[in-house]
Amino acid sequence: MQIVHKTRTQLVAEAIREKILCGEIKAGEPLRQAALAQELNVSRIPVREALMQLEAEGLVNFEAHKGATASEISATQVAETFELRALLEAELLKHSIPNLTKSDFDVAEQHLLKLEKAMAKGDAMVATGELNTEFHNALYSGANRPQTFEIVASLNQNCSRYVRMHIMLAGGLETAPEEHRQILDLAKKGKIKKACEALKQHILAAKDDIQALLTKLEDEQ
Amino acid sequence: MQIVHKTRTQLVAEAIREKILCGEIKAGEPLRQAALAQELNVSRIPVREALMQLEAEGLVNFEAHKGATASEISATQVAETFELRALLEAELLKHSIPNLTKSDFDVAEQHLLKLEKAMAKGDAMVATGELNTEFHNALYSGANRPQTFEIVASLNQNCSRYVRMHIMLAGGLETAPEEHRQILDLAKKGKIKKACEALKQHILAAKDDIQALLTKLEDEQ
DNA sequence: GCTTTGTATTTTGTATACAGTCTACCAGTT
DNA sequence: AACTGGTAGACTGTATACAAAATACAAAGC
Repeated sequence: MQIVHKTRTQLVAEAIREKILCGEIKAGEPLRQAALAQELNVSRIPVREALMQLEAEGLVNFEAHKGATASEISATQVAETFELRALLEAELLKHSIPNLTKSDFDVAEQHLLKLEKAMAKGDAMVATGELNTEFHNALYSGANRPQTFEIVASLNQNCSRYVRMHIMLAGGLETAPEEHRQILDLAKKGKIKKACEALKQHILAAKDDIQALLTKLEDEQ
Repeated sequence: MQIVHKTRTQLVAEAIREKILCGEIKAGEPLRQAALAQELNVSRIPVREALMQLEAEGLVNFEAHKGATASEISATQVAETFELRALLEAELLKHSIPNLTKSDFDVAEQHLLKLEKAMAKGDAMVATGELNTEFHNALYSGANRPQTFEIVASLNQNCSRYVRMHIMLAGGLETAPEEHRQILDLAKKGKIKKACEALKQHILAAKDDIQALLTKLEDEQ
């Protein structure tokens, strides 16, 4: 284990990111540099730099001379994000499967077991968050496509607050665990096309679920 | 025409971006904050912020305490970038065509005529650069997918220096003009699938060309 | 009363100054 | 000669201070 030196900018970025993703900062809310700086006990410079990073990640909108706001995502934008994920993750899986070894599959299997255990314990938050991402990433580890991978990671992060919200309000996705198992099995058998198709459906099903919820919330206002 | 106030950070970002894209700063070369600040007659703060933006765009690598370098792109990475473009641009076109009106097609036609004229004049640099992007974007104007659009724009920018290099060394892509015409015609006729397929081939053909050149250059060293 | 103009206040943008980290080089040791 | 430890210089990271822009609000004109 290597110790890593983190700059204040990075620490601040993590802090603000978490605030946005867990809903402590609501969408549209302005982010005052001075206030954040004081709260986190740093100067405004690292706060500014962190905000710019978060803008690149899509979590924040930054307008010159007007400041930053937590970016709002509409139901239609969520749809686009998930459709992009479906497209890109299927592409990753397609290129990954031929390069996956037995031990790679074992790793994926481990992640899936952890995920199923968490789900059985009713711990949907963790299961749909980190564990879910880890399982997916394990499947893509053979793709050797760093750019695609990074875009997918960014998309995931971007919509993760909506996924979390969905879990809170609707208890999470019921069918996800079986779908995961199915995708892994197809991948193991080398059925690339079917595995990719199942993955796409898996992601698009989540989209429909979350979009329905968001549309309902928007209508209520 | 509205006058737009640009911050120094934005101006610096544009300046450095151009330096990288036109080859004045070579890949791998370190970008010293103090030197850039002095050259552009600003302090180091806007330089830092510009470099971070460029990192988000993928043009620069930024390592804590070590500084920024113009990012190197290998032949395999160029391949990935173009394949991503093929995938995402086809997706944009697919969603755009049903929404394109007569006047949208007219705009695309205008761009294409300009492009062909520039090409006939032997002005491949402009034709393969801005004009090419404008034509492509016109085709995607009905897609209504801002995120996808932005990713594509970023990918384009990222590899544009290699496209420019290719033009310098090999005179540009010979078949591109006819391919453009063909894509536009298919789109006008509403033949979505065929148009998307042609677009993919168009982009992948450029990939093969540039990749061949890059591999040759890498071998020579 | 409504619009316009001027001013105070808040907030962001940038310069300067200082602190922390990395790198390269050199002396001393084995 | 190879290795360790230490030191100086270069460069980046961050705090502070000041400048510029945006905003809110009050006063003047119609």
